[in-house]
Order: sequence, then C-alpha cells, then structure tokens
Amino acid sequence: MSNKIQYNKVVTRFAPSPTGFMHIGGVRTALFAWLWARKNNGTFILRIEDTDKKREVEGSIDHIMASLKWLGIDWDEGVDIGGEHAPYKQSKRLYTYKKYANILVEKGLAYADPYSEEEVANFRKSAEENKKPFLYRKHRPENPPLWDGSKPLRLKTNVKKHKWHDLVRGDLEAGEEAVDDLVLIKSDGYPTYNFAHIIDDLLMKVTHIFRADEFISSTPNYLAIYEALEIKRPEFVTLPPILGEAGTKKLGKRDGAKDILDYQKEGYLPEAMLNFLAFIGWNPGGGDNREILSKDEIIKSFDLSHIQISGAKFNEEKLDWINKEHLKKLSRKGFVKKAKQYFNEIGINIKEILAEKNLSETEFDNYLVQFKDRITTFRDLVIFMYGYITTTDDLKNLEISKVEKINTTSILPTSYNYHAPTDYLFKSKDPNLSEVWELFIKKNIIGDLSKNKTLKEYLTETNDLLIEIKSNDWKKIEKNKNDTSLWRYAEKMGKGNILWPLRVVLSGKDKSPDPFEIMKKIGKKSSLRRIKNTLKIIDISDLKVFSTNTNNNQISDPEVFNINTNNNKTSITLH
RNA sequence: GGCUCUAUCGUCUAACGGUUAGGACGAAUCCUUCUCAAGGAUUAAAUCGCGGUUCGAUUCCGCGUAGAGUCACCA
Repeated sequence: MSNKIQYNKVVTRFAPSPTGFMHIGGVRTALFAWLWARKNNGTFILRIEDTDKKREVEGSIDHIMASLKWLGIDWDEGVDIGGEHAPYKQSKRLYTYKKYANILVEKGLAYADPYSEEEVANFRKSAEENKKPFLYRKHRPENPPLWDGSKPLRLKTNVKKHKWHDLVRGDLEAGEEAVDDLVLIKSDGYPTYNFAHIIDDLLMKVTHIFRADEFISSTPNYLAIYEALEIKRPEFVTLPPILGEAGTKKLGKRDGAKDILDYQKEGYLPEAMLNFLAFIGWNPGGGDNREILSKDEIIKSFDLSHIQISGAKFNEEKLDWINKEHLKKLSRKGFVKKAKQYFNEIGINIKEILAEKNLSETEFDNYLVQFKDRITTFRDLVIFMYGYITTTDDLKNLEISKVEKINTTSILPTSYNYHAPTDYLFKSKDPNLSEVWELFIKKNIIGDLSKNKTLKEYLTETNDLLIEIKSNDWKKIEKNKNDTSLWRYAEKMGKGNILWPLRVVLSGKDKSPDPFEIMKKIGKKSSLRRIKNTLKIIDISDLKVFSTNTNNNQISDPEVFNINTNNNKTSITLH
C-alpha cells in the first residue's frame, strides 16, 4: 500500500474536549494545525469532542474559543460559525457514528461486549498482577449477543503488526501487542474518541491530523479502524511533548500548567505568545537564526520538516525575552494602545485615574511610553504606574486595590524589584535610615579618604544648594535639572559623588528613579528633611570611628537616636 | 512489567556523512551611564557510553544507559 495520499486542499482541525481551560500544550497543537492550514491556503476546523459527559466542564467551549481568538488563531468552520459539515459538536452527531458502527457490525467486524464493567475490571486486575499488559481481546467472546445499544460495541480488531508513516517521526511500527478490541460506542450511546475522530475526520475531509506524541501508542488501533472501514487515513503529524520546567514529565494541567489566558492576564502580548508557542518544537531551520517573528512571518516559514522529534522543556525566561522584544518593536502609539487595552482587560479604569490625578490623556500616555523598553509584560507597567502616579499622601488607594487584585508582586523578576510599589515616593514615608546607613557602609564611602571631600561635606553642600531653590522652581527641578546649581556642582565634583548618595538618601535604595525625579515628586520640604536626617547619622558615624571600644556595638546619642549593630544588621532609631 | 518513542552547551536549538560543531535565552566580564534598565563588546558552556559501517560519523546500524509516552465504556 502506498503511503502517498492525494488531496487537493489542506484541511486541518483542532478538536479539543470541553473539559476546562487550554494549557500551553493544547494551544501549541492548535497553532501548528492552524499554521499548516494557513500556509497552504487550506481550511482550519474547530471541532468539539464532547463525548464524555462526565468530564465536561461548563463554559469550556467559550473559554477555548476565547483563548484561540486572543492569539489570533481563527477557524473557517466550527461550533459557533457552522460550515459545510455541521454540526461540529460530536454530541450532535450521534446518528452518524451509529451509522458507521452498523456498517462494521454488518461486516462482522464489531460486536457487543457481553461482560459487566466489573468483569472487565477483573480481567485487567489479573493482567496487572501477572505483570502483563491488559488486552481485552484475550477475552473476546465466542458468541457475542446482538448489539442493542445497551452494551459497549467493540471492534473485532485484526490482530497484526502495523507499519505506518508519520510526517514528523518517519516510519513507525508496532507489534501485535499494540492492538486490542477497542470500544467504539459506549453503553451510553456516545462514541469513544477513538471512533468518533476517525469518522469526523473522514467526513470533514481532514488531510492532516496534528496531535501530540501520546497518540503514537494508540495509532495501530486507529489504523485497524481505518482498515475495517476500508477508508484512507489522513497524514499523521506528531508533535513533540512539552516537558515541565523540571524536565521530567510531560506538561499537563496536573503539573500546574497554566491556562493560556493567564498569560493574557499577566500582560503578555498575544503576538509574543504566538511566537513563543511556534518555537516550542519548531524552528525555521536552514541557517535562519531569527527568533522574533511576526504572525505572517511564521506562517510563511512554517514547515513540517523542521518540527522537532524530541521533547522540549517549557522555558518562561525565553517567553519573557520574546515578549520584551515584541514590546520594543511596537511604535509609541501601538504601545500605548495595547497597554490601555490591557488595563481595560484587567479592570483598571483609566478615566478614573486621570480624573483623580488631574492628568491629561497626553501626560498619561507619555508616562506609559517611558517604560516601553523597561518592562517585561504589561503587568509590570501597572506596577510602574502605581509607583509613579500614586505619589500623594491623600490618595484613597484606588490603584493599590486594583494592583493587589491581580497579584502583581509574585511575577516580578528580581531585577525589577525597585519598580515595586515604592513608599519613598510618598512625601511622608521617609526611607528607613537603617537602609540608608547600610548602603553607605556597603559602598564604604562614609569616611572614604580617597575622595576630595567626605560624604558629610558633599551632602551638606548639596543641602545648601537645594535650600536656595525657590518652591516655584522646585516644581521644574526635574525638567530643568541640567540648569540647576546642583547639577553644575555634581558635574564639578563628579556625578557619582553627589547624585548616587543623594539617590540613596532620598529613596533608601541603591536603585531608584532619577533623584531629581524623586525630589520633584516628594517636594522640597521632604527632600531636605531626608538629607538632614541622614546627616545626623553621619555625625554619629564619626563618633563610631573614634570609638575605641570595639566590643561595644552600641553607639547612641540619647538626645538624637540609637544605632545598634548586631549580626551585621544595623538598626537606627530616631527619637 | 509489555509495547512505542527520544537523546548536541544549564535551557531552546542549527549543521543534504566532511564546519575551528553555528545561533538564541540565561550567566559572567568590560564599555557607556549619577543607579537600574536599554545599548555596544567579549567570555565560559555541548554532540550520553561502548562497539560497528565508512577514507571520514553529531549525522547510518547494533547494544547499553537515561528520559518520555502508552497499556480506560478519557480525550
């Protein structure tokens, strides 16, 4: 028999069962089938395999369609839009399956299973005890009863060795042990997947079946059904498994595989997700090293010969990188548009924020754009927004509640920690002096004699320059920072000597926004207060230098504050 | 346990039997920068083991080893 199958038009399908959400693996299968159809100007069908009423989860179908739509995977025929071969829901096609089942019965190739479920379970049990694979056909009844629908209908399989060709895996084969008398129609009248998908693929003229590699083992059974029905089979395209991060198991819902729509909620771009998914088990090959591709580019270069055979670990770091790259590619306008769309999706009301903050739309857009190259996902942007916009003390915590609702904190990479909601941008929330102290100790710059001046002198002079700035000019301190006396002073003394300590003093962090920006946010009074508080500690640090009693790890000036150093931790209490 | 499949840097992968085994993520270092990010440059890092075929093996074959899948009136 020739493996060549003639077809004029490529038809592929995605046929999920409505048992819940879609995870990475399911979507990847859908994507590849869709890519192949689009690549060949073929047809892509969305069919629902709802033959197991017990496992069905309400709302799944809508959820599945929403997932595909988010990624831009569209279908030409399917449950919601109908088509030439409607209906596309298997529970509505029972008559069809029965018709084909009867053909097999008439040919003497299918029979009613006379055993009770208990009896079959016992067969299986004893097979397990003897460490043998369970084969129902070992108990095939000699004179089965007539099939009246109350008993399962089984295929009288042709016990033989099967060989077949897979477009990805090449030539495959399995021995007689691999075939058994599978159930075609269950006792509840519904077909099994094994039978239904074959009938539907036949009637819907499917040319290529895309599925993951767990189906390789059951393929001989399917081949037996094709042969019994005397129909030609579609091409098989077997996709490699996706392994969990641990790399030991196939990624599945039980291993915490996420709902694909969770990635939408986390602020990933659909085009980035599509790009990422396409590269799980496929690449353009042939020396084409590009990895950031648009949807159209992927369709154009997609082919079957570069689908991987071996499994791949799911790697979220790569997804983050791909998402960043896609963000960078966006125009300013496109970025703002998509960001706002995301806010809308997760329930952040931009108009409310604008009204509350008295911001113009343009100002807000400009805020957003400055983070374009700095964020990993749009969720990071929400956190930025929180940090930058929520900076007055009298706020009613509007954004905070919304940020918490989507649980932004857990997904931030460590390098972005300083973008997390930042107390120090509130006027009244001065940084913890212990943190300021520790950073200066860590950098060893308090009494650094290699500098022209001490930190204390630098800070005092900074303070004196800032005092001179009038409150009207302070409002423009960020915008006009290059014209300030402080900037000129910093340039003269070395910006690292002035600006970095100032950043630490203002924020208590070694990484923070521009100190000028912080000063603008918190205002003159708070800025100067933070500098003065730090200067008070440095006074005492001088005392510590002169302290001869090293065992005494507590230095205090009861009038001002206490410093405690214990186990390398310093705590400072200001009275 | 039977059957089936798989095996290149830490990860994803490229290489019609002939390459100094290439690229990307991640990591590290340096440059730039007041910090972070971004950007630029650089570095470390792999053909699972043993046999065979061949002038030549990452590539073909066998055996090991390791991992995965499957053995439902689930899909």
